[in-house]
Amino acid sequence: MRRDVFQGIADPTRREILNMIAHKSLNVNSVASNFDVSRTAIYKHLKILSECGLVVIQQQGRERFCEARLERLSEVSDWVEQYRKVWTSRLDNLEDYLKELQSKNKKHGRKKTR
Amino acid sequence: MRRDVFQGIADPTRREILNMIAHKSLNVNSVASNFDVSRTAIYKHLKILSECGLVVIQQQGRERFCEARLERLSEVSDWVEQYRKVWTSRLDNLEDYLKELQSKNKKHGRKKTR
DNA sequence: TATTTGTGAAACCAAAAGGTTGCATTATGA
DNA sequence: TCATAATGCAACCTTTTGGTTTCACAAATA
Repeated sequence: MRRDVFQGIADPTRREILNMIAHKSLNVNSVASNFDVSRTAIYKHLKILSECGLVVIQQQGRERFCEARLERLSEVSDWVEQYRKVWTSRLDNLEDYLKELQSKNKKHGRKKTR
Repeated sequence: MRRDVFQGIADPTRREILNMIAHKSLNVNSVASNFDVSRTAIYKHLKILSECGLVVIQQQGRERFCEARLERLSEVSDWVEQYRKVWTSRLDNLEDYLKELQSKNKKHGRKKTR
């Protein structure tokens, strides 16, 4: 079974769970009560999140508190950021190209600079 | 069928495909030849990627060129970034706490500032 | 024209995902 | 001690995922 952060955040319910506990840990029932699926379904999502390190579950009496480990999201961030230069430079090129087109249409070859 | 960017990048093969065509568009066969699964399997991944907007496929003769639309990753980036403040401030708190502990252990209460 | 190349898509399959109900276990509180 | 609350987990189900083999078809080429 693949268990990485990318798969962890792939499901919208799991992203909602993360958002819910981002600022304050909640016990399993509290998390589940915010959804209209069963507690067991939410428990499974929590288990997946904990398996990929995005959540840590700690027992306290008869309750288990779920704490978000948001810093694990840096893996996702790093992966995306490696491509940012590529896509922004492409958008710049497109922008340049459009500006050049515009200049040519106006037939006075002035080149705008940003 | 859910088709969003998060699900698009959930599969490691699809992330590899994106990486492969990030700088240069490739036709379907060229993409597939880099993997040891069948062309059809890769074709399905490409279809999923195009359904969630991460890839655009354009016909050129009998070939279809696959072009990465990396700017779609900004959706992922935005989602992650909303949590960065939360996790970095927590790490700062932890750091402060550890430094305070250290000071107390050295029994001379000096408080380092960054 | 006949053949090869590049591709799309159908039919099928096993495993994983996401859900349910039901039951066992442990901690709390009356 | 007994009832209840919070939870983990097994058993089961349906749909999706990720893969396969096979076939059809259009474009390029010998």
